Amino acid sequence: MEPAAAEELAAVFKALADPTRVSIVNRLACVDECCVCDLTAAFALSQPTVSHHLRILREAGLVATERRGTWAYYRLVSEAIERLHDVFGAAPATT
Amino acid sequence: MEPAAAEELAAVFKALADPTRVSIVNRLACVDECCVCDLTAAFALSQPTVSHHLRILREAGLVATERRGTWAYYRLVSEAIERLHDVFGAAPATT
DNA sequence: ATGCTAGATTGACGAACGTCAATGAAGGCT
DNA sequence: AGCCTTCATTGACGTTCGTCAATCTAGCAT
Repeated sequence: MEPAAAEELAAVFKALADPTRVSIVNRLACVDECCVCDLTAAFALSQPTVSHHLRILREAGLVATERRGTWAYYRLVSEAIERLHDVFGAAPATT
Repeated sequence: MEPAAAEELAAVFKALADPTRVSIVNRLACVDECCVCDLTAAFALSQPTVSHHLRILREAGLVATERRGTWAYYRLVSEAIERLHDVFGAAPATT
């Protein structure tokens, strides 16, 4: 496995290495889309903290955002999830 | 998703949130088993650092160790890998 | 017993992380 | 214009992380 591939994978796992972010991803897998205020209400965390977690998930490519009026809607990037599914299911990478 | 489940998952991802540990896991997926000295030689890191990473993977349940004489052999815990495979492939957990 | 090799552990250091209070930016309402 | 709501950003804090040098433990060989 090439070092660059290991770093990319580790970056994605780092984005998932927090209970709040795991919960956000799981919630988005259920509701398909939701805005920041819903998450702020659900997690007993300050709004900046939730925004911070969403930024990390977004920069890892796990989540995408779209502004509609005042609200920002977040949604899972299913390709990224499928890629992770493959990582743990396919034959080990030999490069 | 229950908070405890999110924390357990996050703990596993945290164990994978480092390029060296991703490479170790990938290598173990290829060679099925190897000792610490092989990894120390392969990663240009000090032996204590490699030992530290292996401890983290072991405590996360991703890796198992077995001493045979002087050597300690590490191997993947395939059940843990399969569990991760399911996480990204199954329907979203609603509990 | 002595020495050597393979690993684990400890202690220390700088860097990165999670959190919040405060502030900023932008859209919708009256 | 003025205000309110939603979200992002900044700055600061304590904590955790990755790394190494130094040390310790344990098995093997002579």
